[in-house]
Amino acid sequence: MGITIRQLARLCGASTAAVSLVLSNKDQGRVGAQRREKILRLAEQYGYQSNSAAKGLAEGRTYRVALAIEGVLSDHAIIGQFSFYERLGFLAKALHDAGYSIEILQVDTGRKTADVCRDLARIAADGFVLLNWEPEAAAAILLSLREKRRPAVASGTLLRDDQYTWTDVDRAAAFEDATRRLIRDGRRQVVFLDCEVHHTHLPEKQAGFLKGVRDELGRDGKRWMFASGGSSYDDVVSLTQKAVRRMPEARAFLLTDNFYAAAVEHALRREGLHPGADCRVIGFGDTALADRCTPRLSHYSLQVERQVEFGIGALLEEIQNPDAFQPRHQLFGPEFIERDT
Amino acid sequence: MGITIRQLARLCGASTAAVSLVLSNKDQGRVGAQRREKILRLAEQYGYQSNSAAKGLAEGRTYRVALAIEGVLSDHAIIGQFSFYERLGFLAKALHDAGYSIEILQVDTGRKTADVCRDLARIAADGFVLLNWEPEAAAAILLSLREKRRPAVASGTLLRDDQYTWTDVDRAAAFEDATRRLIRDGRRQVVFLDCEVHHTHLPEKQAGFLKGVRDELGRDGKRWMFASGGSSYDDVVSLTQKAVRRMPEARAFLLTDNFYAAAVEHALRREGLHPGADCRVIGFGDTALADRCTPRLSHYSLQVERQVEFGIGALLEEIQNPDAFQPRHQLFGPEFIERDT
DNA sequence: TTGTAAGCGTTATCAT
DNA sequence: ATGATAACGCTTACAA
Repeated sequence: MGITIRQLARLCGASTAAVSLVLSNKDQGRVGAQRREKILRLAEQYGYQSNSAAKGLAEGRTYRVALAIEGVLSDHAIIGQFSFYERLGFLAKALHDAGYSIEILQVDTGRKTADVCRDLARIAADGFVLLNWEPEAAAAILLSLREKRRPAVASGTLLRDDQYTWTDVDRAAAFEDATRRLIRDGRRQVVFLDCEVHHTHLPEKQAGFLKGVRDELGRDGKRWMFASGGSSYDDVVSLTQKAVRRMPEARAFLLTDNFYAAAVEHALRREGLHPGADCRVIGFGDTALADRCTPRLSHYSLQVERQVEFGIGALLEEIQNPDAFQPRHQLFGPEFIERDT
Repeated sequence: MGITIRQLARLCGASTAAVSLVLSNKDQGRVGAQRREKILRLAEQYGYQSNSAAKGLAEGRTYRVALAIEGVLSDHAIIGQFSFYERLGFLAKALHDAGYSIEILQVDTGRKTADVCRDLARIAADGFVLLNWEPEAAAAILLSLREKRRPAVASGTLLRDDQYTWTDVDRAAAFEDATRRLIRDGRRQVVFLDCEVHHTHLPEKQAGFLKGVRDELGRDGKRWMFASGGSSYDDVVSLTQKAVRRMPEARAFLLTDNFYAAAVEHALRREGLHPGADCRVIGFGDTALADRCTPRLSHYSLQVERQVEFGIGALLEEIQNPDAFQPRHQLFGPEFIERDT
């Protein structure tokens, strides 16, 4: 236990109020300059650290934020959602830096939304973050929290509603941009390969691709889309082979996810193609995965860090001033990360 | 904000002390039975929830536990340490259930241990958990925390020291057991395939294997161990092929990790073998990964859940009674999970 | 057996 | 401008 403002006050010959105000930067000239300096100097010297329990008690806050996830934490690794952990890491850091500790709630996916909402309302936390939830469940939970005037934000969920605070990457825009990029680069045919373990966002991605093909080439891209039955490395290899054999002229490949990109590159090589040299390959998702491929995969980013920055910014603002807060959302546009392919 | 003990006391016609004692189960017959009942009934009825800020303030606790990890949270997915997230999930649940919130500290691996220790000491938390740290760094940090009398435990690290609290699975014992199992099952040759992304624990695993071979067959197993250069799916496929061609009689395969087990099974099939039918394959690690293989992989478990139970139990005990606490450790013996191979 | 009251560290509302 | 002082909710030593 370090020094308290009371002790500091005694040392400075000031009142606890003065110390408190100075240390939390809330004195609007209420404290004289030389006294102010002395307080700050001694606080620094004695390594003062504010006690968040006391602060929270006085302010009626908990200084905790609940992070709600669908299912068990480790499930997301199995379904290839690496970005989930990236998001969790950024959230943890941002909240830690803002003085909040976290509460990870692993919500059983089998439960009824109403029950989940009731349980969430019981949690003693200043705010809630929903990580990568499906839109329907997220909307229901956000609604229920909103009714109880509990600050909340969905991070990694695209909602159609502007009553809530949410953020996500615009997958449709990213895939449209990728498609245009490949075509403008001189490719007359683009293969769209679905190699995601978790197919949640497939429709958005397909829509972006089809729009890009139609706008650039004036034709329907439906026959250029390939989806595999299973979702293992081998499935993706055979899917790629099938696509290459069906469209032997194609020199452009668009992947729905970076997760099995190594399998695609492997299969392309087996078919005599050389990603980055005689054909282009563009992925989507986690950069660390893309950089583990050889050659390293060019791809569109999920912009998780920016999403977290936006979401936590909004959440903290709502916590600080719930009445003035207006729900807001942000859909991040395409960001291309150029690598070797 | 729910009901407080003061309000509850008024409702029951009792004192706040009585309510407090009853609700925290600290009344040793100090409160009359019928009054006790009434307090409990009303608390239940009004959904009383203790305010952890107030509780912490009164007790001089924070009700926070810091979880320190090496590097960034998402790194562990890239290096195939799925069990890391399983551990984190179990820890989060156990701590949540015990009323603690968490603070995730992503420690930059490039920093000097002394600096890390200094920063950790600044953290306002009742206890520390080190997740999957390397032994040297873990020991240094545990020592420094011990000197400052801060409760701490290493979860997923094997230390040679019984001055600290730590827990891990006994990899050497698991690999010895696996080897004996395969040999006693009638296999005269056992292939040891290193297919882990992260090679930290390889020496322990090799030692267990060599001991098993020596004890059962009285020979040296060194020539039966194969390690790949890279650590991709394709590397593991070629590694397996090489092993099969080098030891065509072998009908037993022991894998250092479940991560690329699908690659091994794939390669075995390509070589005309059928895991689970004409040959045995035993892995090590995450069960969810093993169950995603076809056929599902028999393997030795990391026993993460039991490790967490032990570690958190010890940590909470140390937090509650730091003076009486004796450091303890537990190395979990082999647990075989039989599946199809 | 039961109740009173003094803390815990901080914030915010008062007088001065 | 500045400093007492009363909350905040809970625990616990002590008095009754």
